[in-house]
Amino acid sequence: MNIEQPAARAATGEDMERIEKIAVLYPRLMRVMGRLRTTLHEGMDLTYNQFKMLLTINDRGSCPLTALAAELQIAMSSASEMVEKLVNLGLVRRTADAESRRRVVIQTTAAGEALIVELQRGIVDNYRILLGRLEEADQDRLIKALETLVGILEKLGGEERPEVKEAGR
Amino acid sequence: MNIEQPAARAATGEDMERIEKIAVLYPRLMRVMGRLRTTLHEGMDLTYNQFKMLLTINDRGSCPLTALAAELQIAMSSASEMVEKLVNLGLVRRTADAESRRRVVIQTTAAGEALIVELQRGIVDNYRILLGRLEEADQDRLIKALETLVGILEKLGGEERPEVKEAGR
DNA sequence: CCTAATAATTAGGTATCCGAATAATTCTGG
DNA sequence: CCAGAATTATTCGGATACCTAATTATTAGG
Repeated sequence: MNIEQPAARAATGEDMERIEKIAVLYPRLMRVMGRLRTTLHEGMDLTYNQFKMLLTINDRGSCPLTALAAELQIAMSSASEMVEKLVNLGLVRRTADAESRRRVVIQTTAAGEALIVELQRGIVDNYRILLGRLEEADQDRLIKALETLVGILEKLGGEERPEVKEAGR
Repeated sequence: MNIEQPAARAATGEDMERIEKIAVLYPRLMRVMGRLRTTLHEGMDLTYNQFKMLLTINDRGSCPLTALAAELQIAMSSASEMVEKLVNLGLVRRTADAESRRRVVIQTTAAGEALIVELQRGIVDNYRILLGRLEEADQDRLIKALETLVGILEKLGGEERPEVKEAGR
């Protein structure tokens, strides 16, 4: 969990404010993660966002549009358009909600589910290839670092942000 | 309105294979980082991508379009369009290269540099606010994890990928 | 020179996104 | 009960950010 840091040479390191370190590291992480993402999803027929939407619909089982928009943090109109696309691709089905006719129920079709399975397999394969380029020790350090980071960042940027309203900016 | 959790994203226990753990953690990290990004850059006049482009130009000092496109890993045409926008905003200058007239030299204007300074300050302030929400111990763990992760991932996704050939998508 | 290759731009297209306007439906307070 | 408010979804116009292909300059190589 810890990176060896001899107290002696820590001068620059320790002196640097936390905030500075983060300001340097965060963009670098964003950058490299973005690149890895394209690697991971390469060869996919769906765009990354379409895949995300499809996955979300599948996870929910069945849901109204509102839920999707909230979950993905996009405008209803955007969600509607994306669903429309997935419907045209035959991956998703829209039906009227029995409870309330102004709501639609959105769910994956069999084809959609099959595609998810297939794409997931491809993604996992890509993860495996990438991971395989690392030594075992690095693999473990990577996982630990990921766990730590996700744990801490999710406290900050949480699953769903509550009312950010007018944060005074 | 029951959201049935299929236990998919449940645990990252000891028994899980590395690959599985990563397959779960990576998307979660992508997700939360995306959200934090919008928080960090909120209130900015430039879009995130415009800012990235401006920063890149500034870092380079002065460079041809080709270099920008390569650095940002986008098509020349996209780079050209974005530069055009920044020029219109008065943040960037395009001049003919003395060496070769088919090349253009791109550099930030004084206004561009001033804006960078201003925006950077805002971003750092936002980092500070976010970081302030964490306990000291978590702040340190966060930094260590970031350092580890960046170190390892940059081995994988490298600063600049050589010849990916089949990258476009 | 005339053709290759290089550098940049323009044109046409797609995918996301947004906010505002619209439409349909349900809820609610008299 | 019913008019207006609220909810849910869609459509529309507009912007950004990409891409590929075509076009325009310019330079380099035979």
